[in-house]
Formats: sequence, structure tokens, C-alpha cells
Amino acid sequence: MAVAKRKAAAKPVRAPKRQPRRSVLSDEIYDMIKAMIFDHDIAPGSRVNIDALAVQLEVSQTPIREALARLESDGLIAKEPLRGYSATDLLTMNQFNDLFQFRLLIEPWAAEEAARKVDNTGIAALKAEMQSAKTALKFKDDYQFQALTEHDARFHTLIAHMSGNKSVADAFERTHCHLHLFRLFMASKLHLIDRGSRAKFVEDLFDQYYQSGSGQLAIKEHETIAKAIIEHSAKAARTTMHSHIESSLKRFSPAAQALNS
Amino acid sequence: MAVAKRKAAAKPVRAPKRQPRRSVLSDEIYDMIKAMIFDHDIAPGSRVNIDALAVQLEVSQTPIREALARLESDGLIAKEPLRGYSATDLLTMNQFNDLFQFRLLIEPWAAEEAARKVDNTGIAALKAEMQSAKTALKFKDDYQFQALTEHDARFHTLIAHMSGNKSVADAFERTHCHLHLFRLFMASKLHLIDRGSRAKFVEDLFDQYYQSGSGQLAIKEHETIAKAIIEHSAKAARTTMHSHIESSLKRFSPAAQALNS
DNA sequence: TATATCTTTTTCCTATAGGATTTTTCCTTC
DNA sequence: GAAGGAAAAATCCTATAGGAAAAAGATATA
Repeated sequence: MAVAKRKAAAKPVRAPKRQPRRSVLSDEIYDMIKAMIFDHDIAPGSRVNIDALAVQLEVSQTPIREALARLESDGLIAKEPLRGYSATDLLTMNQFNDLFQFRLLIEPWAAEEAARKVDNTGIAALKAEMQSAKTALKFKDDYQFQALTEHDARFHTLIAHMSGNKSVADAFERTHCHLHLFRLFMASKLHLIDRGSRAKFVEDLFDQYYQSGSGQLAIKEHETIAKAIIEHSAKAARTTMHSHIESSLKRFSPAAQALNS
Repeated sequence: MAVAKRKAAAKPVRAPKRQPRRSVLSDEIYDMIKAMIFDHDIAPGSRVNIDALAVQLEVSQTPIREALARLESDGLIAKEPLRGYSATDLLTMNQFNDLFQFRLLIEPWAAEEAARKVDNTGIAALKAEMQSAKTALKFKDDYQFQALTEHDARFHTLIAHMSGNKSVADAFERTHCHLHLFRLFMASKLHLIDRGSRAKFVEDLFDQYYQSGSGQLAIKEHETIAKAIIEHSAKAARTTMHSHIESSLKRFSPAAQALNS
């Protein structure tokens, strides 16, 4: 991380055009493009022009190509040979259900394992994450939702890793489920806002999430899971994780359905 | 495999230099490098030099870079920033067990779902695959093992897809478990052959696999699974798949252990 | 021996030109 | 005015050379 500062600036005047990079350019570009997808700067299904991206991000094509190749492997970008790249479409209702089914296969197991294997480091990490969840609740509206999504992603990833099984943890991370869900939710908002006639429905949807306390509810469920793991209650960890994922499915379902109707 | 051999000739005759490619170069390169890892042309843990590969495969750096970026995402190649790429190490005993644990989480479920949803197309595909397994048994030694591995990969991938759940199928495919297993098995052979003192052990290991009919055994288990699916016996499909994976674990364990002792 | 400085190698990135393919535009013809 | 087809533009893909930064290695000095 820290770059060796071997010489106290001998020539202070010289504004160095280029501070030493702490990571490789293509990795930064990868994160930037992923963020653009996350933020709907790159709309679902839209074309991704390599030249344009290179100009916009002020780098050459090479790092862009590497980043896109990795994003394709992640399933976030689709590549049609000789046609170009484009952002993947939003989850259909079927894909949405499939994703949650997949999570039900591995996450309850991961929680159970985590409860069996947890040590002091793990307990500390879990507690820290739950603390950050409380902070997230202080935000409002979109910011709250984003903060909650980020906490949710970290929480589930943490437990996947605490299972001690790298195959499972990797498989979970590669679903990028939180990115997909966030994108879906935001899209349903943008999409529905565009249609004035459905303003009422939009309000219902978001009221349901923000005001009716879905955020608090999800965090309460996280608390229960964390407690079970910390107490080494393997079976309880499994069942609470299972029902949490099912509740989560129900909470997100309206957003997914709104786009498939 | 065959690289497009383009002539350096300045302007000879009507040589129809370039037949239209059916796929993109970077995809071909991706497959070629994957094959090189598979075949131990690129040894586990060894460095992968971009320039050297470009020269060897007679293409420019660009497609090499894209292929390596994807392979890194697949977990087959590791990238150290500002140091370069290298092939990932062989599975440790722990990773080996983790991988099979992961398979136990999703494959029995996939088989059960497949049995529920199977239609005529699926039945035909299953039968065709089982037919090819019989062909594989006609080969000998390494060729038999490779043919069996390829059948095994196709068989399990097919069932993962027949579950109808794309998340599950993708997650399974991304483990590249058959590539890892094949590489492990071959490495244990090469490794052990190097040590003359262990020749006896090598013979035991391979006798166990080739002569004692592990191949036939695995295929018998596949038959059972296929039968259960074709007959819509969901529960039987689950249990037979489960025990097949456990048997498979036992069959491969000696190879994995040989390298970790 | 240990440290410091210099050189070589490796790797990453840029830039640009040109070939290949698809898409769009425009023109001819009915 | 509509259909078919050729030319043009846009886009993607490949090739190649070379510069910059970092790592690795070598040499010299205390």
C-alpha cells in the first residue's frame, strides 16, 4: 500500500504529473466500469463502445479490453463476436427466482459451517459489520438503500467466507447478486418514474421499502443470524439464514415483477 | 489448435489468404491457453509470459491479454499486479475437499430438479451422452482417462443445465472442477514417476484406477443417475448423485494425497 | 559482509494504422 | 412508392513498435 518515500522532495516546485500508481490501471478501470453499471451510467442492455469508453476514462483501449473481458466472465457484460460488448439485461423474473434458489442451496449451509468454526476474529468481524448496519439506517431514501445494500453484500460475503470453504465463497461472490438486485431495484424506480401513469404504484413500492421498515427488518434478521453464529448454534444459523433469504426474496419481488409486467 | 498460418509473401498470387473466421481470435486463444494448462504445457505455479505466448501462438499481445484476463476471472491463472501472470497451483488437500463439498451442495439438487423437469429432448441428450461413455471405455490408459474425464465433465454439466436453473449451472461450470481434477491426477502421475523410489506406489495408484475398473464403476453410477432422471424419480436422482460424488471423491483422493505428503 | 548505486530485464501501458464485419445510406429499377 | 443491391460509414478486432515504471540482478565501496 504505502509507497516508499525515499527522498524528501528535493525539488518542491516540480509538480509531478503522475503520482505512482498503487494498483494496475486495468484493475481501476474494471472497478470504474463496474461502478458505472451499478449506477446505471451504463444502462442495462445498452451497447458499450470501447473507443468511447477509452476517451471518456482517458486511457487507451488495452485496459478497457481487459476490464471488459473480466466483466464478461463475471456475467455483467455480454459479448457478441464482431458486434461488440453490451451490458447484460436486468434479471427476468425467472432468473431472479433462480438466483435466490441458488442462494438457498449454499448460504444456509455456509451459515451453519460458520457457526461451527467461528473464532474470536470472526466474532469481532461480525460485530463490526452489524455496527456498520446501524450507521446505514441513519441515511435517508436512496442513500439508505445503497448503504443497506452495501452492508448486506458485506454481511453475506463475510459469512460465505466464514464457512471456511473457498469454493463456496467464490461461487457466492461470482453471482454478484447484490449488484443485480440493486440494479433491478433502481431500474424499477427509474422505469416506473418515467411512466407518470404509474406514479401511484411507484410510491407504493418505495413506501413499502423505506417507510414500512424493510431496512430495519432485514437488519433484525441479520442480527438473529449473527447471534446464532456467535453462539455456535449451527442449526439455528442455518434456519435463520434460510428464512432470511426467503424474506429477502419477498421484499425484492415487487421490484422484479414491476419490470416484467 | 491449428494456428492460421498467414504467409509473409509480399504479393504472390490469388492466395485466398483468410477464410472467414467463425469465432473471434481472442476466444480461440482462450481455449488454447486453457488446453495448455490442461495438458501441463503450462505447469502449475509457473510464470506465464505474455510476450512469449504471443510469439509461440503467433498472435499479437492483445488477444493474449484478453484471454488471460478471462482465465484469471476463472481462477485458472493468477495475476500479481506489476509482476505478471502465473498458472494457479494445484489443489491442496483442503481445496480438493472444499470443491467436493460444494458439488454436494448443488449437484444432488440439480439432479433432483432435472428428474422433475426432464422432457424428450433431455432424455435424448442423456442417452446420447451415456452412449459416448461406452466409447470412452474402448480407449486405453491415459487416453481412456482423458476420454472419461471429458465424458464426466459433459455429463455433470448437462445435468446442471437440465435443472433449469442458470445460476446453478453457471456456478457449477465456473468451478472448472474437471479441469482441476484432471490436472491434479496427471500431475500426481508425472510427479511420482519422477521419483523412482515410489514407482511401486505409482503402479498401485494407476492400477487402482485403470485395471480395477474405476472407469467402469463411474460409468455405472452415471447410468443409475441417468435412469433415475429419465424415470422422473426425483428423490432417487438426488441420492444417486450424492453417493456418486462421494465415490468420486474417494477415487480421486489418493491422487490428491500423493502430492500433499 | 553489508550497503548503496547502477544496469538489465520484465511488465504494463500507449498510440496508431489498417483489415474485417456489420450497419446505414443512397441509388437504381420496377 | 417499394424492393433490391451497391457504396459508405461506423465499429470492432488485430498487429506492431516503443516508452515508462517496477523488479531483479550486478557491481563497487565502506
